[in-house]
Amino acid sequence: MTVRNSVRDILLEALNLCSRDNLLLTAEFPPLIIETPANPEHGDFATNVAMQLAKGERKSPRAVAEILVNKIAEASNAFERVEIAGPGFINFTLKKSEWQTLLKEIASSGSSYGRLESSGSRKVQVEFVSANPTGPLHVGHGRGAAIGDTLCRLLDATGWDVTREFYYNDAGQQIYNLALSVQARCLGIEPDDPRWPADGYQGEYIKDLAKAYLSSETVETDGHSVTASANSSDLESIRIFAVAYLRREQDIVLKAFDVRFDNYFLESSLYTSGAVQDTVDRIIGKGHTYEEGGALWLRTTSFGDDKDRVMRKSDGGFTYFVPDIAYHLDKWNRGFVRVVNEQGADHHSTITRVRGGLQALDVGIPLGWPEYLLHQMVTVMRGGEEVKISKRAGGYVTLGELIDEVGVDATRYFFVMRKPDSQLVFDIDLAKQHSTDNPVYYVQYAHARICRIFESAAESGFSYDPASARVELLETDEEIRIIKSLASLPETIQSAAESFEPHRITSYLHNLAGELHSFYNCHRVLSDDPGLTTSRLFMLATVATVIKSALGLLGVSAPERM
RNA sequence: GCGCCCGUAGCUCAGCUGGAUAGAGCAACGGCCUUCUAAGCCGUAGGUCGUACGUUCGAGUCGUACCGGGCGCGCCA
Repeated sequence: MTVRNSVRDILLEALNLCSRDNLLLTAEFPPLIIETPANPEHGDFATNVAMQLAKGERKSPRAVAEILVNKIAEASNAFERVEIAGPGFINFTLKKSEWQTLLKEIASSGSSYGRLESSGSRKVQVEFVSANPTGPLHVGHGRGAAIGDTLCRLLDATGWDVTREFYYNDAGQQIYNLALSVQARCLGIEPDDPRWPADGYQGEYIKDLAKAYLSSETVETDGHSVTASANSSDLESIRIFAVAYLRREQDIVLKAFDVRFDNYFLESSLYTSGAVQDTVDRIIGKGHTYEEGGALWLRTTSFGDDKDRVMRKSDGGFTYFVPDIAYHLDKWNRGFVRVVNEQGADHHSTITRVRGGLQALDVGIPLGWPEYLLHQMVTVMRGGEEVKISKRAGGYVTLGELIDEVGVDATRYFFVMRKPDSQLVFDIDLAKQHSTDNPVYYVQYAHARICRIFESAAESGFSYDPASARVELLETDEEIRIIKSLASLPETIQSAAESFEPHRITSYLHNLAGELHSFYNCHRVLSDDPGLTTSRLFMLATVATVIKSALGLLGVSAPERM
């Protein structure tokens, strides 16, 4: 129960009291909006309900507000003031004691504060990263990994049972190209050689791969090991080794990035199990296809697409979105009533196709299933200029390189700092800076600062007993402001999870850290007054806990010293 | 040409799903350390919210049309 919800409940009760006493014409109330005014003079909370009711009541908004305010006083004594302002807003100012009491409640929840108790087993699957095993992960995958992982943590914190899944496109043309490229490198063929395969992968990593293959290296990934045969004419053997090699490399980077998956799903398994063929047959059976030009077409225009799409090419092969549909049918059959796919926005056109294919199957899948969270492109800047070239991959900066240079904490924080819908400019210089300019350090520093105060207290022989804290001593503006921020954590987590906007957590943290720093600069914590010292330490301990758990939602550490 | 995303301070971005005087951080300028970490704080300056209509008590937020930028529009994945 958040403070905002409590206010909403009181307001609703006041409205009901009005109805009971026949003070209002209507008993149908609009959804009650309790907002936080931008201007502190307008109180802690405000509602516009009087303005919404005014027309129906044939009264002025202020007159409606007048009636309501009287009943609010009857419904609750939690408020210092309830005022009518502006065009008809009702502004609520809570008593300080309400905030102070709230701090105690927050503190008693400890590290679980802000989390919603899981109400049963609401299963959700989140698919993210899903990079092709044809090269190292790039910064775009990094953003996807950070956003996807944070979303998983947010959903987990809001009561969902989350399954994290990675889909490997390990079948099809691009893997064939990969094998050809490695084979070419094995034979000493360079990209400018006329014998170099068309659409071959040119990055340096292919050379490393070829070298590993020729020296019969063994790689382990996903629980099994593959040893290279070193035979350059065995393309199938090259393919198997190359995929295993690159998967392992991706695994290592993701592990370093602290991103884990519960399940790895291989596209190739959809072919070996017959799921792809089965899916096609079922769609044909439902009559949503036709043959033209030697190809089999899916009538996606029936499901909102702007043109129909080929499912089976005239050469007999399936196009890429057919296994996608089979894959999603598999997710549905596994009982995931809710599925979220986190992807780069450059793949947004697949949404209509996948959903259309699922509708064509006619197995009762809802129209908006699965949900999508798309992120826009990442641009990496260094020294004011865009960085494009990487040693390993050639054409793009890899996630591994970025982590090595700026560290996991800063990388993760920066990737989720912006709304996924916005393109992201990743400023390497800023991310590496150990100063106030760097938002990650700004937040982490607030945590470290609190830890240091506790250390100082211990060093000076002060024995801190949280049970004897007296919250009523916390009455300065800076303290009350901090408590209010602490109070808004649960709804921040809730809204970030519901709207798929992890950046709300970084905004929250930056704001809370700022309030902590302001407080620190205006008030001493360790003073001659043991009662006040204890009470302030009590508040700081709570702030540290909240910072740590909110950073934890982002997969960012909360250091005790910096 | 069509579809999706974006356009807010010089720069990077918020703006709580329609509220009151549009915010923060960089960059610029001026202050604050013999006392818990100055990796910090306080202050000044900076705006036609891309443009124009519309919806209503009320628009940065919703709608339409333009302008500008990105991405996608294959029997590639």
